[in-house]
Amino acid sequence: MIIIIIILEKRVSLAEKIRSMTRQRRMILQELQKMTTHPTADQVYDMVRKKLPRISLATVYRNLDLLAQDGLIRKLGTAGAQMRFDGNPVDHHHIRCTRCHRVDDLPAGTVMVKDKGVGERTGYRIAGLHLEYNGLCPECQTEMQKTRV
Amino acid sequence: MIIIIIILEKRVSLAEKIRSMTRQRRMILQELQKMTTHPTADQVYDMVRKKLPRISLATVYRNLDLLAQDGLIRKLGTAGAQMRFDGNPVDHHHIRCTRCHRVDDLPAGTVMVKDKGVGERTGYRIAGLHLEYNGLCPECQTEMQKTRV
DNA sequence: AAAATAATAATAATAATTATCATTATTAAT
DNA sequence: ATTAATAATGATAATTATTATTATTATTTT
Ligand SMILES: [Mn+2]
Ligand SMILES: [Mn+2]
Ligand SMILES: [Zn+2]
Ligand SMILES: [Zn+2]
Repeated sequence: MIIIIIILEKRVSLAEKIRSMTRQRRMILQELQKMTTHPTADQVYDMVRKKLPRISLATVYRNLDLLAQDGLIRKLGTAGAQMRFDGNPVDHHHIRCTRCHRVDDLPAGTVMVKDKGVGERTGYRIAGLHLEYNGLCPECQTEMQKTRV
Repeated sequence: MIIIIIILEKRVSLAEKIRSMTRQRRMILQELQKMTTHPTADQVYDMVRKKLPRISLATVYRNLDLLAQDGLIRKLGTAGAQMRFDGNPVDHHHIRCTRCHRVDDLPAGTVMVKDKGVGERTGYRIAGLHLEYNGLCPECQTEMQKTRV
């Protein structure tokens, strides 16, 4: 039996391509991990700038993206997609294609959400909720196969 | 017992302020209701333009917003808010303030999602799901009371 | 140490959305 | 019905978040 131990001190790779862990990238990750809030890119920029005053906003955006790709952080909100509108105001959920950004309705009865005391435990006055699945739509699945081989 | 039937042919008001149902507004609503897809603003624009060639894109945006305010249609996605980042990649859900756009974590165990065959029934290859509550955060609740009275 | 590769800072470009404002349409008042 | 008051529109400018570009700097490989 062969055991391989990989110590990630200088480099990070959850995908096949290895990418170097730069001072900037590490700092962005660290600062973000400290915060319990969910900052915007420019808020991250402001935090990181206190330690690395010469960092560029573009570097922050670039690295937030790469860190999310590597699964070290998460992006909240519908990335890179423009707003979409629904002619049906009745409550129902959706599924969104991560590749072509298409949005479909989830057939009624496919999901059940049970919550207990969300308002009480968060202090929010709840107005609604939205559940969104994401993945590859049928069309994009076949498209992907063509290019992959 | 008194039954009041309101026929909305010329005006719409689900809020206190009445707003006139213009040709443009009606057409945007009609076209959107026809579509089973979830079009972007410019896709709505293209559809409506076939019937009202002189309509402006700004009018489409304006009315999509007003129709959503009146609850006749829905906006999908985090309206008017910029992307937010989460230092915690472990699966968990969120609650977002509709007023100040702040995002908080939902305490673990407050919700349970049960689904059956989402992938099979939609044809999507599911990658994940995200549940987001929305409402007024504690701070904004008190802020609102100040201005209201 | 030198060459090759990758990431950065600074800045320009893009694209979606929102604001402005003169004109037109709709509603209320007379 | 006319007129005055109000609201909505079309055209376009402005804004804002994000992405692309590129010369420079840092890191990795040889
Ligand atoms: Mn829908
Ligand atoms: Mn979170
Ligand atoms: Zn797709
Ligand atoms: Zn708030």
